Amino acid sequence: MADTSTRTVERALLLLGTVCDRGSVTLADAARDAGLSASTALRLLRTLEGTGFVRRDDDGYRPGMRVVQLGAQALSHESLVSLAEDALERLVSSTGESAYLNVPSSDGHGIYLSVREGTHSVRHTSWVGRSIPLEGSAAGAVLSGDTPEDGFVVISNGIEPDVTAIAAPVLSGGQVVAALSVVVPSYRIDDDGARRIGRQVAAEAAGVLAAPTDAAPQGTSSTGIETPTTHEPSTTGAQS
Amino acid sequence: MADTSTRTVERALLLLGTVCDRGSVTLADAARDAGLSASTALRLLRTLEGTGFVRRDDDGYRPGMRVVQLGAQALSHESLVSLAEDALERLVSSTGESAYLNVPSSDGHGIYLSVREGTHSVRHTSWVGRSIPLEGSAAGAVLSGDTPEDGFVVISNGIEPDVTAIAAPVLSGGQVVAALSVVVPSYRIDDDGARRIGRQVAAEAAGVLAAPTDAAPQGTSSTGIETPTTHEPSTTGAQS
DNA sequence: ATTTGTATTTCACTTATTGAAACGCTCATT
DNA sequence: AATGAGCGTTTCAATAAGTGAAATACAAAT
Repeated sequence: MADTSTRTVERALLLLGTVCDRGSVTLADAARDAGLSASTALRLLRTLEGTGFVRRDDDGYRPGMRVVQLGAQALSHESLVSLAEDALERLVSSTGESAYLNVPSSDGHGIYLSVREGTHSVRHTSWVGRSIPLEGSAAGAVLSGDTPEDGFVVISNGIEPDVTAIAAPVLSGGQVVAALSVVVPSYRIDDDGARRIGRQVAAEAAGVLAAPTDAAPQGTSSTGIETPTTHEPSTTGAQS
Repeated sequence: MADTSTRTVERALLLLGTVCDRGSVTLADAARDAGLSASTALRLLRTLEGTGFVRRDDDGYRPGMRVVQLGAQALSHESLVSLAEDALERLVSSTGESAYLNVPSSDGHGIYLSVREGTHSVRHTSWVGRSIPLEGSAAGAVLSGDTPEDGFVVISNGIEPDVTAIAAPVLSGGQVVAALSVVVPSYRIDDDGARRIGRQVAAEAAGVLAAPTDAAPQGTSSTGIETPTTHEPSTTGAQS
């Protein structure tokens, strides 16, 4: 695809990634990181600045609002997020533990696409957009197609210490398109518990794309990134 | 800035915006929208696809995970979000209504940067990344510098019907950098109530950048986009 | 004073980008 | 069946868009 791509755009997007990874970066560091001359990087960063993707302050270049906005728009268009919403809520309600929706990313990792935190005061924490390696994680194993016959993967103290991760595949047309996972502090779970939760996760994962759901969000969700069924803000609630 | 910018990059970013706005767009529509030839748009969209910013399916081009990821990273680097966190929570706790943090965007609008929903079953709804006009909205008036002496703006049935919006400025060095706002269904509030909430919002807004806060997130927040103080996922909670 | 590093501007050069044209395919209409 | 419209894709001649080396100004450290 190298000959059907646009070098200049690739360079600019690479710089955008650097700015977002770092949070704040000087022109010189950004140029060095991207292997560009300072004047080239300056012009590309200026373009990103002029379009709102980055902004400039005394310390250097920072992400701009346009990335936040487009990222949020992109997420709200992800139909998987809305479909998995109820499943995630139910998993949290029944287990008390943090539940996640993971999808494959374009660079061979997994990505956290939706996050529901558990109800215990000591719980696992992660965030939307976070990348996770496919090796050594339960969600990663599922996304790689390595789900055993019982339908879920359990990994204790894998790439994340002190937690037990349980994941099951969301299938579409026989293909793994996402993983539902629950992550528990290991001190709070034994083998039996992991199997019990595993069966729940597998059941929920099987239901995500199976049934047409009446999942009209009735304000029960409190994620910062909403996936409203209509894009109009409104007063919502029961009509009682 | 036209002569220090990069046309090719601008075009690609414009196409990215179109894909994210629409959620799904054909090559022909994207090209038409951007005023480009089909072959130019194809190559630029291929570049965006190859870098993960968009993806392609049968219906056309969709936002890719890279935008979601960078958007989430960008948001997590926004220090205003973490600083305003407690203020937003307190506003929701004390009023029961939805509370928001708005900032100016690069294109002359306001943007919802952080969202906390109210506790009533009938409440206002909005989302991170949403754009709001500066004219006719309480947050917009505040961001435009039009805050009266009493320190807050109240707009009933402005650009959004059926709601009363109350906003106050977050100031830094005498400059308005953000707005805190509370939005209430109009049937649930009168003038006295609006003034009472207005004073609360103004007090909270004044406190956002004023005091060094011990705002270690103790898992009290349940936004989908977390701003963890460290970027390591962990088990979090009280040490009791 | 000197050195190092940063950000910015300039401009000759070249090659990266462009878009018109051609092609193949699908679908709708006559 | 034939035709037209629209889509997505490929090709390639032309040109101007993008590049980076060099120069400049500034700040900080030695």
